[in-house]
Amino acid sequence: MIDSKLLRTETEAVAANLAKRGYKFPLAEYLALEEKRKQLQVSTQELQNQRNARSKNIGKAKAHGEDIQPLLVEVAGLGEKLDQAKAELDELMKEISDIQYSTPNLLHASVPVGKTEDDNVEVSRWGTPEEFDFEVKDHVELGENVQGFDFPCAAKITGSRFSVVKGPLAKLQRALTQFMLDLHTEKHQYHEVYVPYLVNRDSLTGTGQLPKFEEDLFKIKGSTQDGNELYLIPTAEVPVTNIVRDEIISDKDLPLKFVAHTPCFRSEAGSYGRDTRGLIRQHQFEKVELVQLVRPENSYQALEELVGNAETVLQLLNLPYRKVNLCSGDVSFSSAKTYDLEVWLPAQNTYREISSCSNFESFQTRRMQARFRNSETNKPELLHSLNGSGLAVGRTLVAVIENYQQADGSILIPEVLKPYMGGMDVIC
RNA sequence: GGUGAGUUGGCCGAGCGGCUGAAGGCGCACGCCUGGAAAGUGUGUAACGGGUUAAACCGUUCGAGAGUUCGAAUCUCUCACUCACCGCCA
Repeated sequence: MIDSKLLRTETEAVAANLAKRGYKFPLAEYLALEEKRKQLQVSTQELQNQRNARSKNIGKAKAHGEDIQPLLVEVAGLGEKLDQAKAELDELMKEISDIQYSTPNLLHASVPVGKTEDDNVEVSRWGTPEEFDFEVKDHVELGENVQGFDFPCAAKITGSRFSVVKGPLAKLQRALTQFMLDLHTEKHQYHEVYVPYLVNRDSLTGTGQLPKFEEDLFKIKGSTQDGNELYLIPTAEVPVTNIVRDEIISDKDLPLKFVAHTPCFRSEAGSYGRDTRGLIRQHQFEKVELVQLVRPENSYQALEELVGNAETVLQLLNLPYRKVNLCSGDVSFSSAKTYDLEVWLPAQNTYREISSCSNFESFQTRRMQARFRNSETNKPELLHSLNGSGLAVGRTLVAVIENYQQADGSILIPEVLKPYMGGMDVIC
């Protein structure tokens, strides 16, 4: 959520910034609603003031043993007027907050202007894609060859876009997860957390998935007694970032750095027919997620660090990748700036997203009221939140299988994973 | 699943229809004291919104929502959560 003061005072600049995303902010409507709100709020508060003052007088009179009947007459009808004004104000406030909650974040100045992913700017490349002297196979073929994938079985159990992973490939996926967690906790000073995979609406609103992107989520109907539904997490970002919702953190404890391994569940509404083959786009996949909560002045430095942490995983696995700065049209709703890491997939002869690292500045923390106490001023201030995949485990498995394939269809185990594979060095 | 007790500021905790935005303590900030520290001592210290050059001032907030009342932290109802015991269970 954008600071409402900024929306009111810098309306033109805000609208211009949002326009870079291709987002048209309802400027005139918003200002009109705000103007109305101001008037109505003042008059409502005036009524409340009257009521409070008179009620206080009644209390005093009663304490002195005076007759309060005349005072009661005076106050009659006030309540009704007040209720009406309040109801009107509530409705107006709801309209305004609907606009606020549906407005995307402001973009950082370093975000390149563009419309689609084709306009993303490549920042760097690491590694050299291997020149194979045989016809490369894709991960589906390679995995099925070693009896590691069974997509028909997953379709039987559940449906399309699910997978059954077996034997050494299941172990390889677990090894990747373990390796990533160990790296981030031991070398990058992240604090490991285990979190719920079902979350409530408030948490999803806090990180920005709701109210706008409900169709991307799996909802569990009738899951609570109060009639509210729970949702399967689309990413660990939701439960992990919401750790600090409605909290005031001591600035001595900053930055907070969390790492969590969770499954992620996405309905993939709107991507019918895309990446239907294999593990690339699934309704359920594993991810190791990095989350940081930092002082505002440190957040862009933290973003560089966080991307670097994700890059380290790829480098240690010796997987070629490139880093791109997403353009204004491709940066997600809540983010002010996003780097994507794209790993080389030989079978697709291209780079594919394997990590997305974003600085949300105060967009999420304002929705969540996640703050720290500034010990210089002793006042609470909004934190900045960041997250990034470190990495998407399913896609990393794909990348390892394809990049480490051999002419006979066997798959070599990357050096750093061998300790996690019980000394195995090839899957065949 | 059952029964009982709770949910108050950064934290602990009192209050149980009006003078309580909330006693007291801890923590924190700034003084005093000290060679320096500890201890002691004085003062201050919730958030959000409106308002102001800045203040004053006004409004909202005592788990959430609804209700009773001129007036609710305090009474009633619903829900959530926490703790204890019983049952069940990995």
